[in-house]
Amino acid sequence: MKSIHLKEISFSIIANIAKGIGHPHRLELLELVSQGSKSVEALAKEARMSFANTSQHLQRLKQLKLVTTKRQFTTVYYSIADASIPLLIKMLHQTAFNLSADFKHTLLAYQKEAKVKTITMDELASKDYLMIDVRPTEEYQFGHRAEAINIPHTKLSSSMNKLDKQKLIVAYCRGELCSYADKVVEVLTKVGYNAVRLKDIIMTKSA
Amino acid sequence: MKSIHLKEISFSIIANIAKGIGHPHRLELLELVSQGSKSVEALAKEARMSFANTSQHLQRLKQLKLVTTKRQFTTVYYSIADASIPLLIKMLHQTAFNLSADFKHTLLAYQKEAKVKTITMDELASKDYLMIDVRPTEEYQFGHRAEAINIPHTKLSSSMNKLDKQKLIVAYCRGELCSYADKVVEVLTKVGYNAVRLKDIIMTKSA
DNA sequence: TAAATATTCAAGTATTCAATTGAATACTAT
DNA sequence: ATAGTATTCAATTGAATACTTGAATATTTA
Repeated sequence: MKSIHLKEISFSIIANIAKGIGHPHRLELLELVSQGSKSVEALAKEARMSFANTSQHLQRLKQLKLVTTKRQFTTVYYSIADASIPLLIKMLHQTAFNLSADFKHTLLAYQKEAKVKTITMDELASKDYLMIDVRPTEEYQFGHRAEAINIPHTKLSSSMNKLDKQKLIVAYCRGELCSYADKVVEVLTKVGYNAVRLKDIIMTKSA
Repeated sequence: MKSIHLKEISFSIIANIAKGIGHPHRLELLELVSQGSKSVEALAKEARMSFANTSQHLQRLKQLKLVTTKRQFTTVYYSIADASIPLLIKMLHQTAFNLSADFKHTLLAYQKEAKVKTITMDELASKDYLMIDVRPTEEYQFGHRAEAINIPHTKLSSSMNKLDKQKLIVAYCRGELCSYADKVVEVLTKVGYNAVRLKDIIMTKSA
């Protein structure tokens, strides 16, 4: 095989993967399934896309082998196909942030407007804190930071009494575009907790 | 600003970056300018694309701020716009390799057929070797591994007498799809050198 | 001002992509 | 066999993309 042939085949395949994530809907769907197996219905609802459209995009992701499926009776569960995909997407976020003044500005403006303090893992190093994962419990079970407890944002009201007001509460969710943590921090701050949002999220599979 | 709005804007911007690299020609052009500033003519020639097409794709990359330009008289030099881009592309290669049996098989089959031994940095740890960068000198000057000397593949014949036959010669070029290192290793092996190709390439800017 | 060199732009054509609508399929329970 | 639930497929329409051809532009030199 000539090397020019290898190059052409390879670039074609690699570019096709990039093209596959080159649509906002598919990117969002991939980020959602990175957090755990989900049904088409759940994905459509979470991403606020029409059912047929969601299914179409999922077929495209499946064709590219970015996702895998598992049917349980009538329900098909979609999962991330490879551990490198979330890393790829994270890198994509980083590059977009570096390149796009619009994106950077929009993100920073939103954070300022939301009046939610953020903190990095480095900044946390010398502090005493409680870390809470505000995603749905299935996503927590799929993988979470070892030190985090799960308080789904939908159950904040009934769970917040468990929290120590003397401690710094650090909330995280799916990624920088997920607003659950913002909402939780806002509510907790209002009732007197010292709450912040974790800035950089590095998800690990639970042991 | 509503969080749903932020999400939509953000995914749109991020996905657009992915779409920008979602074409084999643009991906190749980006990999080439990652190795140093290049003119349109040089890029068209290296990538074997028509001039007009090359320019069109470069305009697209420029529009997405993936590349920057600098005009010197009549010649426009294209450069990589951000250090995260080569890392993103490398991650993309990795994901494609993991997902695509075709890609993996094609790459491994080519390497087997080329009869070129490869070696990793880890495997080199305990060995005595000479590392050679076989890219054009401008690319070497732009950035290279600190321990490498530059022997452009086009100047192998006149330079190989400088090499010690007692030492292991480790060649590298632009990335896994660049065949210059394969050719150099083939030639050196034929005339009695102990030559291999470096498997994983991690480029650093020269200090 | 004109020529040379390098590059970009514009338009046409063909192809691919995305969303919607509606039909078809897969599976279980009755 | 039929109904219910969930999902996928197919076709259409309109938008977006890619390549080619040829014109236009940018810059320097003479």
